[in-house]
Amino acid sequence: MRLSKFFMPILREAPREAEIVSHQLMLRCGMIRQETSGIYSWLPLGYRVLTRIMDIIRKEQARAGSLEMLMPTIQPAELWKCSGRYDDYGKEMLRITDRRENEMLYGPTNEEMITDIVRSSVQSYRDLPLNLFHIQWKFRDEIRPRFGVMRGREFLMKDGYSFDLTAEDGRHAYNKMFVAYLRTFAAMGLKAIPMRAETGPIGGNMSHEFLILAETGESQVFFDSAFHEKDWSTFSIDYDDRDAVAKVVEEFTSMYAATEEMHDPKRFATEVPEERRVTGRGIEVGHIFFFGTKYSEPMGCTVLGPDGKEITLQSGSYGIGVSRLVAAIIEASHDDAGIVWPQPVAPFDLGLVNLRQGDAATDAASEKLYEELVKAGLDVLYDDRNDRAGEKFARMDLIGLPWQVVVGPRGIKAGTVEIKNRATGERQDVPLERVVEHMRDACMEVPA
RNA sequence: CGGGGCGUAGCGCAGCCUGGUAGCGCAUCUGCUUUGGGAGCAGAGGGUCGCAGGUUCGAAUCCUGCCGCCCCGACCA
Repeated sequence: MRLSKFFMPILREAPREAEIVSHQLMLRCGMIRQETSGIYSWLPLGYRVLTRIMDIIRKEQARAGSLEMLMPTIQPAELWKCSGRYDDYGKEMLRITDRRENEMLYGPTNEEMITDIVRSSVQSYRDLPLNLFHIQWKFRDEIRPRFGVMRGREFLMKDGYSFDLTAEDGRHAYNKMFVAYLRTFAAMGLKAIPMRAETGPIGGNMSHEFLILAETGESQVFFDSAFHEKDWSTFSIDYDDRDAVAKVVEEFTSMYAATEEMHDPKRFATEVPEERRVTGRGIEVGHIFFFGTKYSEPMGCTVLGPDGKEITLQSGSYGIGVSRLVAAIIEASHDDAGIVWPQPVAPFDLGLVNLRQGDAATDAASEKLYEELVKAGLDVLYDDRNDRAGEKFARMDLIGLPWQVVVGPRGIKAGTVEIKNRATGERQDVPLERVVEHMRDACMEVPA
């Protein structure tokens, strides 16, 4: 993508309403634009990040055996009256009436709808287990939206639902998602620590939240520093191997980790040696529940078993805050100059900077490199604007692409370009003819 | 919903107290000079001063009502 043809309205100063750094940076980079309190438009740069996060989620969900589908944003109130949550949800639920005076709502989540779909389409034990997910916009009319997309009213969420015959099968489905979440967040370059959680209005008795650490996190967290030493980016898993999956869950839940609501200071003190006790703040980016028959029971979601008897299905639900993740990642990864994207979620793999647009030598070298880098399969943002060097550097640093390939008159004379690593600040002169190879190696996807 | 703050050009702000039809920086456009970390000079465009009433010869400024946004608290992915 040529910057001259891209839409990325950069602001030198952050609008006053932005309080936390992720919100400020997202506005300054032209990633989002607020439409009204808690509701945002996603401009091209921001939407690219959203898309990359979705891609990573999709990949790992597929691997764990979950099937993607899409349910609507608008739901009939009828379904929610069935489960009893129409009243429970209160004012958080945005209620709408259509022209025929039918009561509708903008979905805050989809347990009722998915249960309705499964109960009417699945009749036999032979069709189970079943795990379905979708990525869809949700709406919760928060009392006080804040911090940009971190806590918006409209938000993009991946929500998945499992249906099994027995509690034991359900437990396995839960465990699979637990592991899938570890792998998903790791694939984004994040360490999301699983913490035992309260079940909230969704109910049930088995639940974990996944939190990434950041100073601006909304919840206070207490955990064993042993989590820091764990390497969870590379382990492989056979999702059909129940014991292996359960073992990973066991491994990651045996260490102490709790949010404020679930924190037990006595246990913390007895189970964790003092030097390993960490207190910090975290942002919740995922939440999984196993709730058994909470919805299938009242909604009559049953199948016939091999013996001809009715079985009420065991369910769980699994959420990831997709739009929130964009902000959470920035909170966890930025410096004074701007965002520092982890490679897997970066809106582009690299920025190609022509320091002297209009100069025959740098123009020719830049154009050629751009063509070759794109041909090599890299996602390139090519700064072909006629701005000054300083402005170009500042802008690249601000939007935080992992690599900057700088083509300047000085280097071109020597037949080199400068490659800068955004995260470390390290610069290296690389001969022109080696740039493509160099960048391909640098950006190559880490095999999961 | 309780407490606080703010609404003036795309962004950041001044002007309001003490009424006289709007200004600064950045951004944008034109020209020239510049060109490896947010350039210089010269010129230009852009504002229903959140909305509606009222007071007044005259309102961004004073009065009343409404709307919106932000921050703190209870609630949450």
